[in-house]
Amino acid sequence: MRKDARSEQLDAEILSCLAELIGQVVAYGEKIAQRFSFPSFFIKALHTLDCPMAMKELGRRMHCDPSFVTVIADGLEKRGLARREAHPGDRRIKNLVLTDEGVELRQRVERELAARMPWSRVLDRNEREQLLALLRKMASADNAVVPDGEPPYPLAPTGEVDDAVSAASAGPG
Amino acid sequence: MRKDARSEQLDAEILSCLAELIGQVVAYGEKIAQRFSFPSFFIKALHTLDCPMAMKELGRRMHCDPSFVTVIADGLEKRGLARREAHPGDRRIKNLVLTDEGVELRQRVERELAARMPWSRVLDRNEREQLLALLRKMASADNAVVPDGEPPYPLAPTGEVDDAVSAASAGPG
DNA sequence: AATATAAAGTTGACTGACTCAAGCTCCTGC
DNA sequence: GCAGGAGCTTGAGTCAGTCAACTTTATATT
Repeated sequence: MRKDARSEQLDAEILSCLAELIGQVVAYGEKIAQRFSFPSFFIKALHTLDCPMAMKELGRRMHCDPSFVTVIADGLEKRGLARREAHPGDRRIKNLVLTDEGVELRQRVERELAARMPWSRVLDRNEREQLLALLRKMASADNAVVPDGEPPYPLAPTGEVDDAVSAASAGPG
Repeated sequence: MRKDARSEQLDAEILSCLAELIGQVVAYGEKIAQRFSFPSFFIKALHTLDCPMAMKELGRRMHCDPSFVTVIADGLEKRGLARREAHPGDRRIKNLVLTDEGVELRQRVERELAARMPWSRVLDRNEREQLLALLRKMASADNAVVPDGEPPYPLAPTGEVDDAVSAASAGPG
C-alpha cells in the first residue's frame, strides 16, 4: 500500500494549497463587494447567473435555501440588476434574468476579479491553459448540466474586441 | 489587443471552474463537520493549525477577527483538541497547540476530506502532480511564511503504513 | 371533474457565524 | 516610570443563511 499512501499525501497537499487559494479568492470577492457596497453573495449570484434560470436552479448552484434565493432576487431586482420573468408553460417557475445593467455589472465584476487572481499574476499562458483543463475535468465530474434553451449572457472582456470573444464563448467543450 | 482579450477569457473560465470547485470543497467540509457534529470553522481551524502558532497568526491565516479566534480556541480546548500555551519570552502571546487527540482528529479529517475531493476521483497521478505544482506556485505567491521554530504536526495518511509516510511528510519540497 | 400530492416560491421567526468597540495584560521606547 | 502599542478577551450587535408554514400552480388518481 505504499503507492496509496503517497497518493494520499499528494491529495492532502493539493487540499492545503487549494484551501489557501480559496481564502484568497473569497477575500478578493468580499473586497470587491465592499467596493460596490453590496453583500458579497451578490457577487456570487451575479457570477452564477450566467444565463436566465429558475430561482430553484440558482439555489441549487449556490448551495443555498430557496428562501434565500428570494432575498437575492429581491435585492437584485431592487437595484435594477435582474428581474423575475414568468416561465412559459409553468407558472410556478420564475426565471431570473439579468437586465442590461446587470449584465454590464457582471462583466465588470468578472473582469476585476479575474484580473486580481493569482493565476493571472503568476502563471504564464501555457500554465493557465493547463490549469483550466484540469479544473474543467474536476468541475464537470459532478454536475455540468445547463438547462439548455436559455442563452448565456455574453462575457465580453472589453469593448475593444468582438470576434475573438464571441468565438471563444461559443464553444467551450 | 486580441491576445489580451483571449487571456482574460481564459482567466474568467478558470474563475468559473474554480468557483464551482470551491463550492464542492466547502460543501464537503460542512458535511464532514456535521458528521463530527461541530461547526465547520473547526474543520478549517484544525486544518490551518498545521503547527503550534500564536492565536493572532491563526486569525491571519483564517482571515478572521482575533475575537473569533478566541471562540475557536475555547471550543477546541473544551473538546480537548488543543490547549493554549504561554509563549516563552512574550507573555502576551498564547500559542495554540493541538493535543494528541487533536492531531489524530486532524489526520482523520484531512484524510476523509482529501479522499472525497474531485481531484482524488477524476485525476490520475500525473495530473495531480501537475495540479499541485500549479497550485503551489499560486499559493506561494502571496504568503508562504511559516514562523519556523515550531514543528509541524505529522500528517500520517493511514495507520497501516509507517516508513513511506514519515519519509514523505519529512521532505515535501 | 374532484381530490390529493407535490413542486416553486414567499414570508416571518430564528440561529449562529462573525465583527466591533472597549478593556485587560504585557511589552517597548522615551 | 510612563506613554503607546500589541495580543488576547468580553459583551453587544449585525447579518448571512435556515426552518417551518403558507400560497399558487402543476400533476396524478379516481
